[in-house]
Amino acid sequence: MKEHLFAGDAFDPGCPTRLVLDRIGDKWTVLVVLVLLDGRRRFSELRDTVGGVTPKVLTQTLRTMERDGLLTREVFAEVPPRVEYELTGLGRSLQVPIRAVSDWAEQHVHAVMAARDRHDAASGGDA
Amino acid sequence: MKEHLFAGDAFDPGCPTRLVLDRIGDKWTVLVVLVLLDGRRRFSELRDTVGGVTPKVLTQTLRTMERDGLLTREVFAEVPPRVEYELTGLGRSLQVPIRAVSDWAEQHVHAVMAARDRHDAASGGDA
DNA sequence: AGATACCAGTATCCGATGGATACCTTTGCG
DNA sequence: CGCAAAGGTATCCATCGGATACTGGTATCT
Repeated sequence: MKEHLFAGDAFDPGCPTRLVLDRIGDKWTVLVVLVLLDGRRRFSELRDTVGGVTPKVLTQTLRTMERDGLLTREVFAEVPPRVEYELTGLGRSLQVPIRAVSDWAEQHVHAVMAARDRHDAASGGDA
Repeated sequence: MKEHLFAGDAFDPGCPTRLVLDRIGDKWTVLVVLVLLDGRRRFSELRDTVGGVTPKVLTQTLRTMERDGLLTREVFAEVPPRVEYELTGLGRSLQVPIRAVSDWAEQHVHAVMAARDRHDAASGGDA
């Protein structure tokens, strides 16, 4: 009776939960949310804040997030153009899981890196 | 002084937190953890439980997780071969963030799907 | 004896995807 | 005139994920 079993059917591909997991597991999506939690931002601000993202990928990410109802895109008919992105309530609610993940990452980065170094030393260390 | 700012430097590529984020944001990693939280499993059990994973990718995932200290791999020199995987303490600690993410996904799947449908109806609905 | 199955992967091939770079648009300004 | 600004596209390439087939050693089935 799976009292509090989570992700019960997440193992089934095609399960909506899987789709959503894939989305919010996306690297850039997470980072974009982190930026936008601080308030609305324009495209170039996002691009500059999130290190290493290319415009194409950022556009794709933003479009998908908009499609999924995580943020809104507002275009100002000016020159030069201005476009602002802002999280919706749904997008803001991502704060909780993302924060959990970020916290874990920061707390355990050292352990992971240490394990990685140990492994490297044991296998490819002499190459 | 970023009092409680999370992911402060996660925007910097090359930041270890980013590396870890990428890892645990990985679809298969998450699902493998979910299975192994229930106890040690052998390769074929994982492959069968996690829907849609191919052996190659599963192997890659497991190898990386082992390298990162998330699980242990135990080989039994038998015929036919037997290999068992088990989460380490570090791996088990992933339960917390993963659970947060899974919970979000299950709670908001409907909202996301609805937004997606709305979007599809508005743009590609007539194609 | 020979074929077969078992398990945990590899090997190989292919298409999708991510990423780097260059380019486009409009219009105000020097 | 022509360059700069902003928000993307267009193009190309590398990498990766995924599908399928195959391996190896033994024990058992026929």
